[in-house]
Amino acid sequence: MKIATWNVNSVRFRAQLVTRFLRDEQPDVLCLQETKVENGLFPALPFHKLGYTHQAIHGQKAYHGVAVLSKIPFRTSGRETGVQDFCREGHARHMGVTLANGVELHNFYVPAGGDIPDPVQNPKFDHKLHFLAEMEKFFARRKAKSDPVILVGDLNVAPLENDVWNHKQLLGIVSHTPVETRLLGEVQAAFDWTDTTRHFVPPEEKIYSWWSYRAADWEASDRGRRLDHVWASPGLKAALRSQKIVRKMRGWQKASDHVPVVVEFDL
DNA sequence: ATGGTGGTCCTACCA
Repeated sequence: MKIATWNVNSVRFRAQLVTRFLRDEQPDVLCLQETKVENGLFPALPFHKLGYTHQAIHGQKAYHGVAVLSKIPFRTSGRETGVQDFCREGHARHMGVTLANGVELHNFYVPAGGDIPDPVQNPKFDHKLHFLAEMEKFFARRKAKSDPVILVGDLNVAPLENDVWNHKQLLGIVSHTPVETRLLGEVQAAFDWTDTTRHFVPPEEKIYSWWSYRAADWEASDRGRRLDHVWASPGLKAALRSQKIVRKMRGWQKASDHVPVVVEFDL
C-alpha cells in the first residue's frame, strides 16, 4: 500500500498538478491539505477518472481544507465522515478514514502559527500549541497501539536539527522553536509513532519538504524545512518498505511550496 | 534589518 501526503495550496489552482502526480506516482491513497475550497466546489471528477473514486472531503471557503483521495474503499461512508474537532477555531484541519484493509488514516493540517513565537502576543501561535495538545490527548486516550494506524499531514513543525537548513538560525522561527518541537515530540510519544522519513533517512542528513516562495531561487539557496510527515503506529512499523520526498515537484511550473511525501507499506 | 512570493477574493488575510 502506497500512501502520499501533500499540502497542495489550493486544489483548484493545482488540479492538473495533482493528476500529474497521481499518474506518475500511482499512490493508493493521497491525502491533501490546504485545499482552500468548500465541498461543493471540490474538483472531484479528474481524480475520480484516474481511479480515485473514494473521496473524503472536508473543506471550507478560501482557507484550510483537507481531503483523502483513495483507490481503496472506505469502511466509513459519506463525504464528511471521520472529522474530529481538534480545532477550537472551527477550521477544516482534519479528516480521518478507515480503509477497507483495516488501516485507520488520519490526515492533518496543523495551524502554521503566525510569525511571533509567543502565545501571549500571538493568538495564532497559541492556537497551534492548543491544536498539538489536542492531537496528543486524542491518541494518548487510545489503548490499542497495535492497531494499524497512519497519521499524515502538514504538521507545520520541523522537529530535528537537520529538518531545517540552519538549526541555530531557526530556533526563534515558528515551526522550529523548542516549545513546538517538544510538543510535537509529545504527540509522537503519545502513540509511539514512527516518523517514517527518519526511519529511512539518518538524522545527520538534511531533508526538507517545503521551500518558501520568497526565495529568489529555492533550489540554489535550498533553505527548506521538513514540515510534512507520515507517521506509522507500532503495529505497522514492521511493514514499512520505503519513503520518498518528491523534491523535484518544487521545480514544476505553478508548484506548491510543499512537495509530497510518499510511503510504501507491505500489507 | 528588511523584504522577498503566492492563493483567495476584492481588500486584506493567510501562509
